[in-house]
Amino acid sequence: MIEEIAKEYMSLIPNVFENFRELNKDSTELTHMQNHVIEYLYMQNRPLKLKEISYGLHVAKQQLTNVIKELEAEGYLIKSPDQKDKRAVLVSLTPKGKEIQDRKWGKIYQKFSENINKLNTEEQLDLKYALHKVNILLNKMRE
Amino acid sequence: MIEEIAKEYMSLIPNVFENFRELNKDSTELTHMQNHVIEYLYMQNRPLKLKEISYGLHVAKQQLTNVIKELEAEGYLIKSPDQKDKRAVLVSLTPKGKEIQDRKWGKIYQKFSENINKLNTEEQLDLKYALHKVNILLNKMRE
DNA sequence: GTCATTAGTAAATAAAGATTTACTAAAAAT
DNA sequence: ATTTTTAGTAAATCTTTATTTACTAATGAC
Repeated sequence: MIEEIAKEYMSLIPNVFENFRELNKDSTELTHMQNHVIEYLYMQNRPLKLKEISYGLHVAKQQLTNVIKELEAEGYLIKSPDQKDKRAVLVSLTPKGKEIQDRKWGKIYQKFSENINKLNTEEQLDLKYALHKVNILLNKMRE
Repeated sequence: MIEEIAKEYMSLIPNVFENFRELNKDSTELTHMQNHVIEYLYMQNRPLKLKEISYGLHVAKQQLTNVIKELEAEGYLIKSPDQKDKRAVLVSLTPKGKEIQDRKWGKIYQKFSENINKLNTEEQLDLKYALHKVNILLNKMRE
């Protein structure tokens, strides 16, 4: 049983992944690493310490110092001191930083919405409930 | 209606994505680009022309020449002439190349299987059918 | 058959990413 | 109170990735 579920989950991955590769295709204004940082901040949706980014992205903190300095200089994010830990710095996206991600996710949204017309109404309804169920259960699994 | 489905789909992405980031965490033997190439060949599961990889990965073909030469030299893939187009070269994974991916996907599988115990039997069944449905419908949408 | 296009290669250069070592200052442990 | 850890910064170095230009040989269009 578990084996079957795991297999279904794994077939899901390439599908989602394909969409994601498109996402960063033509971002000329930022480097990959800058993109990753912004993406991560966007997904986590809260101010992060440099260390948390380092951990989440599997990138050395020394590397981030510069990346983040650049991003700050160009107005994509701001740093503010952490009140709880005076060694730490909290990084969060500015509207400009958020907007870049909004645009990218907008593209996924748009592409998806176009393709959904290949399904008939009944299938669309099925998809909606199936996706909803999957989301709920996957989130429960992560807790 | 379409809006609701798209939103559900988009909440799915970060979840799947998180797993994927782990995937390439500690691959010290290969560079990122080498990893991407092998990953792509593995997912497509057929011999690919250099140009197809270039297109699929959004990477200039000039870059791939070297990356692929390296990978070939180290035994991860082989090149063979395309019979239909004598300019082209078909690239495919060797067992050594496949194995590297098998190992990585094995980790996802394992991690997923562990977490699935957080769901009770009924939820597991629900997840199985929901995932199955989602896969079928998303594939239909891609056609 | 000629000419433009396409697949791949090659080499040089520039830019970005990764690693190492070392430092400061706050926090946590003893 | 002293020592050890931890968060972040800094600079040097090395590796990888990206870009530009140019070339060969097969293909496709005319």
